[in-house]
Amino acid sequence: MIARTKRKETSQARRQLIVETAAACFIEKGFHQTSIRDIARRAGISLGNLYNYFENKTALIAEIAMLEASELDVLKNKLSKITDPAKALDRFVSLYTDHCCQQENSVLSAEIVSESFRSPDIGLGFLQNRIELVTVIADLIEKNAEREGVHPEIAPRDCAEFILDLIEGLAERSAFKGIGPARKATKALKTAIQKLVSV
Amino acid sequence: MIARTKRKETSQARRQLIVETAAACFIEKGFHQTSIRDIARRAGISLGNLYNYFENKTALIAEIAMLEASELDVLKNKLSKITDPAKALDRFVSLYTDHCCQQENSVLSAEIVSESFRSPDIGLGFLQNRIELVTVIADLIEKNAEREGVHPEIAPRDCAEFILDLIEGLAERSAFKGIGPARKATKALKTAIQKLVSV
DNA sequence: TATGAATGAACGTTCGTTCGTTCAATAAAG
DNA sequence: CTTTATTGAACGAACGAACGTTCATTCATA
Repeated sequence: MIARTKRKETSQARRQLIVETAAACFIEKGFHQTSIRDIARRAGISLGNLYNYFENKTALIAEIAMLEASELDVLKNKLSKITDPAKALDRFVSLYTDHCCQQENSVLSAEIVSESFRSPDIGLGFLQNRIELVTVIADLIEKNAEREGVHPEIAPRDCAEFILDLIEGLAERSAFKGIGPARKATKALKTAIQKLVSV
Repeated sequence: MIARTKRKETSQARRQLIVETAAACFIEKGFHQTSIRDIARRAGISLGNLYNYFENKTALIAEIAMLEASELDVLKNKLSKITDPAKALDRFVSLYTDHCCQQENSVLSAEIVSESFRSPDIGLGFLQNRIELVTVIADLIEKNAEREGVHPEIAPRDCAEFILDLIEGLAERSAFKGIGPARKATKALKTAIQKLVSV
């Protein structure tokens, strides 16, 4: 039995190696400029063996696209431990900004977005992910408004979308220049978000 | 002489046909899933003839990527005819929102962005275009602040980037769903932008 | 010994690109 | 105005390389 698990373990490790290698390749060259051979070679395994782990290239792309989802789950868990909605929102902005500003994440996001327009599976996963994120942020905004006894001028869900837009936009620009965002820009981002959530 | 221009004219018309056909193909299938044969077939010309007009596929992609630039020039010209900066800014928001919310523009933009990360020529063109647009908007914001005698809380250039982010984000979402943006969302967008430019 | 991981040659396509050729439009010569 | 020479647009077969995928086979381990 222990032997049986040993096999499963090494097999699962190999699978993860493939996923990580594929992600690296996709970030460097894009989905459709990366060949299965590229991934196999870089992972140090044979061409045929890769097909023991993934049915085809599309499945591999879908798997990578879903990686973002699990990363955002971690973020959502962190937020759920903060009781003050204003603090939680502020923390989210910091964490999500850091996340998005990593160049690899920005590049991969751009790849996924453009792929989403044509591949329904990937598009739906991406959308679902988005909706969950918006819901979490909108909840924070609403709770904060209730606590302060005010009626928000912008609908919470719209406001949440806007906040994500601002963060992702800033991140994309900084990824483009190849360096992290300027201190000034990050400060401006926080100011802008503050303006959006205030009445 | 008139004969000479006749040849040039038909030649130029053919060239434009190729560009437009290529754009349609790229929007439908993406840059790298579109083959030269796809374009030639759809344009109704032979494979070899296409190479009389474009050196290679990359040149064709670059040409398409630059199309956006000329479209935005039109927009900039319209703005330059409005003297009141607040009115001009409002008009810009409407026009640019309409432009971005056309699904083909959103899809093509996504394609260009992801391509920009890897192809320097396209990336620089895209960036240059962005900078010009930001400069125009930042000018409007600054003029408006001066006229009202206030000091803007967010630096005009940052604010301009944020406005573009909001518009493009909304457009991407609406393109994703395949329908135009909800009235409510467009209204929320205007409110949000108003908040950003106010002191 | 039995099982599943691992291999890489091979298959059929499709890709971007080249090239020799045809043919109609233009310019030059009579 | 005819006739002839020149141009360059248009074609599609052909090229070599690369693609995703399959499969018979080998190897290691439980």
